[in-house]
Amino acid sequence: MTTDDPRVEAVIDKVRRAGGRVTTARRLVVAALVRGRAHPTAEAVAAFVQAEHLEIALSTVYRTLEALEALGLVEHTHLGHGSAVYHLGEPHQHLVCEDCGTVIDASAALLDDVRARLRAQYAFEVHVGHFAVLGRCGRCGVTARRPPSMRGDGGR
Amino acid sequence: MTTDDPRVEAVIDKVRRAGGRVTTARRLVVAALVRGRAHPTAEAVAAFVQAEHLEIALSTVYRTLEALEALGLVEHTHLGHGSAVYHLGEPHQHLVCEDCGTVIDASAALLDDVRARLRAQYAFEVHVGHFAVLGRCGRCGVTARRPPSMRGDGGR
DNA sequence: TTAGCTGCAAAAGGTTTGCAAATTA
DNA sequence: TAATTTGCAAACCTTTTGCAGCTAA
Repeated sequence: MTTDDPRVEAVIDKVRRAGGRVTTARRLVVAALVRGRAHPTAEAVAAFVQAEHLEIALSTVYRTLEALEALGLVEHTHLGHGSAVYHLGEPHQHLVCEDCGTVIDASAALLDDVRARLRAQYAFEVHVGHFAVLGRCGRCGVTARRPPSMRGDGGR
Repeated sequence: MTTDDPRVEAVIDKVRRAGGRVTTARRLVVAALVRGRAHPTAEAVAAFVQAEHLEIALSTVYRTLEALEALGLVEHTHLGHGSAVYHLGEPHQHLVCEDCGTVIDASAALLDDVRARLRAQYAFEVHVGHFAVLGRCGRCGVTARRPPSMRGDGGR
């Protein structure tokens, strides 16, 4: 069984070459990352996978993502609270709007300045991409913020 | 009841002025943040609090931290996987070593360059401090890394 | 044939919530 | 007195794990 997707097969080939077994579940997990929606959680990957094979378990998805990550083919990122999200390929920087949840993909080069400073000052090597940069996007920035209060619903 | 700690009382005064009630639990939570160890998790705050008053519940600690955060007196940060950590006062940037877990506190100014670029390019306003910068500290950097493999324990 | 994968179910954190009783202002 | 806060226990959500059966190589 193969998919007709060369991007999927390219990743699968690396799995095979690393001594991993090629299974339907693994091909579908990769397909979810290649063709599914951007920034999927494990749950979202499972939904994609299960659309084709309902019997594939969420735990298999987690284990497959973990295996792909160990090979350096996949990275996971935390976009704030809630589930981690997974993506293939080059590390890059995620910008997340805390108001509307929009995710912007920015280049890893964005942090070159910070990276150089941390290396010089603390001998610290930044691992780009494993953390998101949170903030407020342009669209939400125009909206006024309610001042905090301790009454009622706790100010939220 | 007061503590003898003016830093605690300063925070507590703000709670009172915001219309919040001042309780023993709240004072102890603030004291944990002022006098306890750096980067405490909710669990660690509870341990500090319960050293004085064993009956104070973990859920009260969470709710107090949430209330303090709503007032802008406390921030929480994710240093990677696992529990969030809490701190009083000025937002700053945390650097976390993924190998040994060491946390370095860096100035928020570290990100000024990134901040300016994101504002110009995406109209994105960075919320400093809510995310950690992960990487590898100088001490761990000298250690060699094992190459990934898909065999056995998954290369970890 | 035999590691390596998988499905299922249960466990394991970390955090939140419902509710009645206690407490603050 | 009235509204907020608290303790307790249970619920929740995401991720991990144990294990027996299945399967790719």
